[in-house]
Order: sequence, then structure tokens, then C-alpha cells
Amino acid sequence: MPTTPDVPIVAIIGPTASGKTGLSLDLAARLGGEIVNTDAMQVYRGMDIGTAKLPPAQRRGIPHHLLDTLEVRDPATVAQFQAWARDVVAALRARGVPPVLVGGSALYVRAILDRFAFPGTDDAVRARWEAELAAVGPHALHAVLTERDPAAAAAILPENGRRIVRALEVGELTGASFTASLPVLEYADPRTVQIGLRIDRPTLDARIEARVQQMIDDGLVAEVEHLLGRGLLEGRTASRAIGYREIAAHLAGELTLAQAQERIVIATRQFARRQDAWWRKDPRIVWLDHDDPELLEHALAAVPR
RNA sequence: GGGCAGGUAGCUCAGUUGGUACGAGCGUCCGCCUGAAAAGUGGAAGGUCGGCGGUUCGACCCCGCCCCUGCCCA
Repeated sequence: MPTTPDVPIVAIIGPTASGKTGLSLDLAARLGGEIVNTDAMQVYRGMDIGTAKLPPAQRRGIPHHLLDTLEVRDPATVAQFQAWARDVVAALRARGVPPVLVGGSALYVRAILDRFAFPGTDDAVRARWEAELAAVGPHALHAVLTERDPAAAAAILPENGRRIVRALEVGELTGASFTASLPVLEYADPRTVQIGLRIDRPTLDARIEARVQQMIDDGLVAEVEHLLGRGLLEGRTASRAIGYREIAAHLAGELTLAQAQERIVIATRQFARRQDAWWRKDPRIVWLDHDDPELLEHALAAVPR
């Protein structure tokens, strides 16, 4: 991005079911902004109910970007998303429109907002190491990494096959060491705010349970059934989405609907805890109570002017 | 009323032929995280072994009674 326009970037974060969507609409309306999705699964066409995607009719005429850009069988990657999102953000700001990012994918948000660069990738190289992993197991592969890139090996646990493969891939591609740790917390553009919605655990857990029930009532099973016909299971990213994998297992006869529902609730709760772990470490976030009666005003006050 | 099986971590279950519970999976909590991130991965905390009494140097494991659950007979 060349010269940065004098337009703020606002990101709304917070666990699932904390009320991000509502705030994003209010904020975008008041700022004259447009919404940019930062949810890794809402990018998939047809994944609506299970991702709690806001239906077009409820978008109040505010443009939403980066929704429905992939088919369920297409893999998604952070780096690709980062490129798309940064393009959208730059284009909006060039028009004087504040981007309002909304979504719960912490890594995606950081990849967009922070100084964050990804080394390249190569399908053939990656495939070779993945085959090696499958054949030898993570510990043996970790030993290989220790020889080639001791620093990376020290930072990656011997059990984490996925990260070991990536480190080996990057090493082979760039010849340099794979940092294997997150970059410092530093915005690429100083006119950035992250607004976080704070919600206590018991309330959040109750909301999650209710939301999952609502998804089932709204036809999640039928949605998954339809997506199976479009190759959901062949998609390495989409097939792993919470709600979809469990319902797919139910449709395959491996789980009763009740069991699937229970697992979705648990997985969602665990996901929320993992989100917390990311945000706890980020002191830049401006936290507001999800039920703050003056939520919008307080959020507006946090936006750089 | 009688018979059988069972009551061990929050849940589902292993286990000790009497010597301080080797527990496991799941859940919970905490950590890590650069091209699958709603993914991947590491660690920790949890147990008066249904209750009471007896035998014994010592019982969760043996004996008696009681309570609870399931199945069968009546």
C-alpha cells in the first residue's frame, strides 16, 4: 500500500456469539463505512446457517466484502485471504470509506492489520514433505528439521507434524530459517483500532448453546446435505468447519443428531477459548462490554479521527 | 418378594488374586501458533474407589447389612 489515505481502519473482534455483527452494522452506518469479513469460513458460498452469516436482507444496504468467494471444495489459505483483504481495505480507503473488519479468525485479522509477511509455498515441495510425514511420523521428521533448521526445530514441538512440514517447506524454498513464531504486535498502519467485545463465560456458553440449537432449527442439516453434493468432503478447509463436520458425520450415520449437536456446542466453546488466548496477548485491543448500553458511542470514541 | 450384573476422576470405563489409585478416552483449565487457523499442537488440575460395620499389621479389593441403577423371575 503506497501513501495511506487519512481514513481509519476499524476491526471488531470477539468470540462467536458476542454481538460483533450488530455492532459492525451500527458502526459502519455511523462512519459511512463498509464491511469486510474476517471470518475464515464465511468466505464459503453456501455455508450460511452454520457460520451465522448475516443474510443480505439484514445488511441494511451496507456493502459486505469477502463473503461467498470460495466453493466448499476449494482450500482456503491465510496468505491468499490477506492479499484479498488488503486489496479491499486499500480500495475502500482510497475512496475515503472506512473499512470495518468483522470476524473471529484471529490469525486472519492479524495478517491483515499487522506487519505480517508470508514466505511462499510450493505444492510439490509441500506434498513431498507431507508424504514423508505420513510415512515416518512427526518425531522422525522433527529430527530432520533439527538438522536443517535447529532454530525452527527448537520452537516447534516434535508432535506438531503440520508445523514441521511447513518449516521444512519454507527452508527448502527460501534457504533461510523459518522463524516459526508470530511477529511483534505492530499495526501496518497507525490509524488502526481493534474493538473487542467482552462477554463473561457463563453468558457466552449459554449463548453458544442457544445459537447451535437455532442453527439446527433453521435447517443446518439440510444445508450440510446440500453442500455434500457440492464436494464439501473434498474441501480440506471447509470440511473441517465446526458444525459442518459434525453434521456430515451424522449424515454418514456415525452420530445421532443429538450427539452431533452436543459436539458442535463443545467444539464452539473450545474455539471461543482459543480465540481468547489470542486476544489476551494483544494489549492494543480496546475492550467494551457486549451489553454496554452505550456500546456504539464508546466504540465510535475509540476510532481514530 | 427372589435372582443376576453393576456402583472407581465432571462423563464413559479400565485396574489392583489385600500393601500408599500406573489409570485411559472425553470434558474442564492453561500454553503454543506465519500459506488447513472454526485448523493443528503441548501441558495441568480433578478420585473419602456407593454407605455403615466387621476381619486384618494393613481393605478400593475379603465378610455382613444397607442404599442406588439395570436386567430377569415371581
